[in-house]
Amino acid sequence: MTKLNKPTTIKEIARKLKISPSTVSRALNDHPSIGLVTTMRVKKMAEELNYEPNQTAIFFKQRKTFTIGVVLPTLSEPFFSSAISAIEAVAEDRKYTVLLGQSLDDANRENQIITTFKKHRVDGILMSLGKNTTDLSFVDILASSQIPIVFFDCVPESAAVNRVYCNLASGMEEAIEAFVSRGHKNIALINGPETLLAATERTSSFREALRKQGYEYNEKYVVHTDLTEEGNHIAMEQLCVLPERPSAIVSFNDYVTLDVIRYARSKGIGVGQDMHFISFANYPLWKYMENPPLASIEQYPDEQGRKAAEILFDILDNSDKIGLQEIVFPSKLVFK
Amino acid sequence: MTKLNKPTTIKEIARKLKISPSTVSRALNDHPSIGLVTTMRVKKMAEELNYEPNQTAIFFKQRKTFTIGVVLPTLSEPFFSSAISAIEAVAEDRKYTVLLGQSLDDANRENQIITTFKKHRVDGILMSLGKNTTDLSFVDILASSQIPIVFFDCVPESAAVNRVYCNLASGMEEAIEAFVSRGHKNIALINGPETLLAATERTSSFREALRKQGYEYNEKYVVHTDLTEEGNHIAMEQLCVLPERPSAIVSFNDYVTLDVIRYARSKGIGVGQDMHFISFANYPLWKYMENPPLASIEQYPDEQGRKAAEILFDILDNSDKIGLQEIVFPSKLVFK
DNA sequence: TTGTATGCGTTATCAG
DNA sequence: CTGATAACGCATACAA
Repeated sequence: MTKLNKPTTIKEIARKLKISPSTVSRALNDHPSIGLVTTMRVKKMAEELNYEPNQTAIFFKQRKTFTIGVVLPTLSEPFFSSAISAIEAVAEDRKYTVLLGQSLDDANRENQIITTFKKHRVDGILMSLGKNTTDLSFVDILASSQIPIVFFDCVPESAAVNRVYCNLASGMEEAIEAFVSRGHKNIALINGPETLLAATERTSSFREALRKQGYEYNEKYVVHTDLTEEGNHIAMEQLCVLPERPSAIVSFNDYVTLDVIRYARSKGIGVGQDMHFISFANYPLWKYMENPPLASIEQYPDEQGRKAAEILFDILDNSDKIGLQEIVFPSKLVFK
Repeated sequence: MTKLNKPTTIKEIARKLKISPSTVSRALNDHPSIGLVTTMRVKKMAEELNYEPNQTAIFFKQRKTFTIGVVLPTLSEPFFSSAISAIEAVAEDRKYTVLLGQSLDDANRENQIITTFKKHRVDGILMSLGKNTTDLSFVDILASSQIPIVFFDCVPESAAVNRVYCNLASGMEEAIEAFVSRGHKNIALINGPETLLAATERTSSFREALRKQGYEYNEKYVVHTDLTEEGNHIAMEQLCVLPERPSAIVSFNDYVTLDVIRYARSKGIGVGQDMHFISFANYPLWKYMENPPLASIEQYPDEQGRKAAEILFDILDNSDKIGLQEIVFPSKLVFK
């Protein structure tokens, strides 16, 4: 049978010990001005009475909740579940707790989540934007409430915010180089929705990487998908009907490539023979596939998550001294 | 330029309106005793001053945080990321917020997380146990603090707690039936660590399912893995060296099967020809594999998560009237 | 070294 | 219908 304790308070400890609550409070917090004996007595009594500080009272008083909010599109992508694991690890070290919100790429949900986080008085926010977010007004709102926010991975274009992200160009360059050195002439790009910063970046870095290799950029070899399964198939079809079918394809990410490879297989196209693939994400399960892509571009979810969290905590520790932070990781080709 | 507002309080509204704080509070909460005009005036002023209630004060006063904690082994398994998405959805409906903790199958971390949650005064906890948890003393501690907990998926053996889980037997039966009807004689089980409830359950339901089919149970066809990649390979080897090599294998879950299929391929064993597989989890990516297992056993992460959350909220709404809850979902074979 | 008094923002009780 | 007052649990400036 378990007792139903109504939680012990500082006052009770004080009463039992016939000292004042403030002394108890100080003793429990190892305040230097309190005598060793008193401190010991208090701690012993606290232990006996099974005292646990009421954090809600402390949060209230200290105007600090030791909680950070993390907003990301979805946990079903391994990229984000890795990132949040890293974030959680850092938070744990710092004795912070993590509030979770999935936006599911819905801008309204993002706003809703942020509003809730704000109501809960989170000390700070880490966020990776959804694919459809255009309105960033919540940034100003958070600023006026003095809640710092650090973006990671999918970050706003504006440099007026703290950002941690991957430089896609380095990975793209390596990808194109890998294809070129293997003799591919017709290299295509299956890109994401043109509204996405991440997509325009891919296009420009694709273009630039081709140029560096002395290749000509042909816009027929760049198609777009809305990132749905159907969209991915349509994009692939567009490439397959070209007079000179590409033999090498860089795609927006590994999820697109999964669909595209499946499609290729269904059409009798030899994956890794007739057609070769590279994409972004470095999805961990390629090693189980019989015909994986040639390579995948690592974007370091853990490092991004960890760094973003560290920046946030630095700001929280030291809000005055820290200016706007921007960390860019290189992306990196990993052969499969 | 954003203003740095120090948050507006009820008192300020009261002062500006020359009425008392309690009236403001009541007006904001649509208390029936407040006149319509006053209510309007208050709300208008609140709007103007950009008033936002200080939730930490409310939490403190109400002794309720509208926060639930979710403890699970890892988000990197799609099973759990699905589950938490469902949980989050329910929580959002009820205006609750979700605190996240990953145990990484470490019992110490579990205790740590629960302690933190308790300090944060979560209103309730949802939990799926790690693979190594034996000590459930935190259950009593939570009970004495009157923090309800609902377990899902990986639940304690004790029926003295709220539990939502899958009945493995139904899926196992369907699996064995599928193998038998396809003419397999030697059916093996690659099970998890024997310390796991989920493993002993699989063994007994495996045994029972064979019996129902009029097959004899042969313990040589049951091997164990510690669920690491190496352990999975070793288990598979044990089966491969048997004089009558099994042609059909049920394994602990799809992750084991991934490793095992990969191993089989490396040994030149024809997956789906020489050897056929079924496992638990219904991992969403089988459709991309060239040689997927014959089938996978769905364990309904969303339904489990949703149901567990609903039970928790029912308890929170109505703690007296609700007795111990136990919901068992059937597991179900899904062909690939 | 310890105690006293005060306030954090809100709501509930009671009185008017 | 509205106002005054107290209380939640804790920390801290100030007093002793």
